[in-house]
Amino acid sequence: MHHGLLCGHRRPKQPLTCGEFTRYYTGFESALGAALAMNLKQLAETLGLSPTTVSRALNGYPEVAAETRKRVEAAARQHDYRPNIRARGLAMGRSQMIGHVIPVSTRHEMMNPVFSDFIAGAGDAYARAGYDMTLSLVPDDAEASTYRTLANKQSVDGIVIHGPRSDEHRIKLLHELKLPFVVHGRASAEESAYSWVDVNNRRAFARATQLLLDLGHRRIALVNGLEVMDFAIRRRQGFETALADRGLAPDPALMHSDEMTEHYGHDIARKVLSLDKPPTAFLVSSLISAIGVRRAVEERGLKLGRDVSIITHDDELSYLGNGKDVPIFTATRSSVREAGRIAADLLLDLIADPDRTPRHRLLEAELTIGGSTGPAPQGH
Amino acid sequence: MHHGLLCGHRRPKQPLTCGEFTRYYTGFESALGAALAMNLKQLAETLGLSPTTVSRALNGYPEVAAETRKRVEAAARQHDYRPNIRARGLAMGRSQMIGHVIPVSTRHEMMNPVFSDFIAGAGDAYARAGYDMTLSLVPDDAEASTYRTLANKQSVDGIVIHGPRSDEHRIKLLHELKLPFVVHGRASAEESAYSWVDVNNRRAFARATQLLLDLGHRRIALVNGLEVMDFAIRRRQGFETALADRGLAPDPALMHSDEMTEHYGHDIARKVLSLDKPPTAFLVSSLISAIGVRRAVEERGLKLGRDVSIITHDDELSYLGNGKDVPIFTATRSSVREAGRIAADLLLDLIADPDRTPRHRLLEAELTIGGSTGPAPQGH
DNA sequence: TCAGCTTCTCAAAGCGCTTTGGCACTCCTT
DNA sequence: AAGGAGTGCCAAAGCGCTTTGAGAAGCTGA
Repeated sequence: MHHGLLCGHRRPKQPLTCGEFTRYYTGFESALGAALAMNLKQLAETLGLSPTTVSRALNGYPEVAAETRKRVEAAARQHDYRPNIRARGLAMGRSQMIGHVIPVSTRHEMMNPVFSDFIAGAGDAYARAGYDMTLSLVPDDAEASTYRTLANKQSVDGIVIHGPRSDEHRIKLLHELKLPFVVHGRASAEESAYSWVDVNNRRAFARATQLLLDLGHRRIALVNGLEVMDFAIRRRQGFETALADRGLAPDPALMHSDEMTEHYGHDIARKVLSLDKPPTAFLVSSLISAIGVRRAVEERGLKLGRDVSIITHDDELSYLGNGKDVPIFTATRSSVREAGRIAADLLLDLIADPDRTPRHRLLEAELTIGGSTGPAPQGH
Repeated sequence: MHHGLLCGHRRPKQPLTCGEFTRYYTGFESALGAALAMNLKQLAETLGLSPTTVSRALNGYPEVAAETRKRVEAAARQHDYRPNIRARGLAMGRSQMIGHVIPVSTRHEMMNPVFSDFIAGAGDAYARAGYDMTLSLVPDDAEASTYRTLANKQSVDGIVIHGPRSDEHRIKLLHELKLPFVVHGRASAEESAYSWVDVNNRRAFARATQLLLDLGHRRIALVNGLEVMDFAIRRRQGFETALADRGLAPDPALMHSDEMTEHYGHDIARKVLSLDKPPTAFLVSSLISAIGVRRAVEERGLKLGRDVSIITHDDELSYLGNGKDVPIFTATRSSVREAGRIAADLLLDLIADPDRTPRHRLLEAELTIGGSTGPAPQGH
């Protein structure tokens, strides 16, 4: 006769994971006294059991009597026992950690504001799976050595790469290092298969451009991100194709590329608005830069949505909501937090089965109409 | 006769750290082939030495012949050897990791945008000291169990606490857990000694208020952060004291408190501007909310710095620069990145010597004049 | 020449966990 | 009654490193 816990297997050397068996360690309430960290051996002694049995009991292995398991769990709860993570990792050959590698712009010591929301999404998924998260901030000109180190120290079971450029050599390197990874974004120049999560930047910007064209705009300024970044290149391609589809050529004087600060948006908008033939619309790569563009527009006494239209990409950052009922800006919208969640799930799957073929998710951005767009002003 | 490397000690059982001896592992260039992780034993075999000797050679212990050390270092470099971080940590009883505990607002799934720049500052210091960084995102209503877990798993050598509330019980808990920690901010209600880094929020907001009063403003709206947070309470106190010093009483209708989104700033500003007696000035707790306030001001056709003045706190986030030459907003300014750096240094010191008395740094905010302030309009 | 230092190297223990391989015991089955 | 199949527990090995304690080899001075 089986225990219910056995899930019908006959002495499998696997921990129980079927059905509703929740891993012991997930979220138990702490004890009263804050006794300092107790280890397995001590806990076993307390119980008059061997460390082996205690370990098995807590990890859900079947070869433990139901009653013993209960006793062990109670004692563990009482002492708030947690296995030492390094010892556990060493014994099991994995770290239960995911590394995020965040490039930091050396030019401006700039942190991409997007990453914090991405992390928030991913962190959720990790926590649920019992993983922790480490961050490596690396200068964006950093040598491959960062990745080698990460791999050779064996400090993480997998990594997420942020901010891929179009000529991304990190991907090849990570393949060589046999470290599971997922890219947030893509690398156009990379031909091998790898897992990624990305927004359909090209289509999003093509659709936004089409909308502006439909509204009668002919001179559209592109306020793009740094065009060494893959996403920025794709956005430009979307912009250019949409123009080309209507037989229009982009005006280089209206196309700009830099790190997406508020300041940058303001600067560029000022500059192009004082051209002989100023644009009637802006296509902007980030809400933050769009705010800068708006500032410049209003400084000139122009009215948003009437004199000048703006469409921006909106990553749905938690602290930067684009209006409540009616969006401030007409925007191509895609939640970066959701992207984080997806990336995490992809990576966890990949770690569970490193030989599975790479997967990817291409997220379509919504194009939502807000107050920043309107028909092109007449008389141009 | 000594080797130069010996630094004059006689067989100390300490690694060499005197003078210019740079730890071996810091930043060496990687080898050509991406051979997969090699371990100490293998490296030792390659060299015909024992693991002991190789370990000592790489860690700068003196009892290794100079030539042997060179051979070992060369081989390590060639194979890009890195000690397995978990094994090392287990053997040495520490993890070389710092944990950052970031509260995530359960109400709005809100990530504080400040933390990414803080992390960037701290990460720098950690990297230099050979530490890694882990993030725990915890719901802001989370039980103490998060901290217990962190301590009992022994996954970090120290932690940084973000977003303290005024009634902060995490501090007492961490004391009990004997885990070195530094708080970014303070907890007014906490009486024990602990290490912290904070901006002088009270004085900053008092000074800002005084400036507005000097400019003739009498009705000043306070657009504050959530007043369960310690920093927000202090800012309000600064505001209120400055008013009281001039014999003025704050108008509750003008004082608001919430999470500091753009949207919130806009909402509140709209609301108070349509009061019977609207304010002529705003004191705002974050640049992001100030942008929302500005939007509302301009929507009403009012001019910033003439009809309405704004002073905001500015954390100097990298992507949100407050203008270039002339700041957009008059602001109380303090770099959160710098705060991160300082917090990291304090924590590292504390870890090196856990018995040292707690230290703290109170950073004064600059009050910089920008374009958003001017004399109160006449005729009120 | 031999004790007494240094100088260099190593074997072995130990960090706290998981996991292998067994052992003793009970319960069927024939 | 004997053999086989579970069942419940444990001793011991091993993860990859650091560190202790000790030993071999080479040198010095009496």
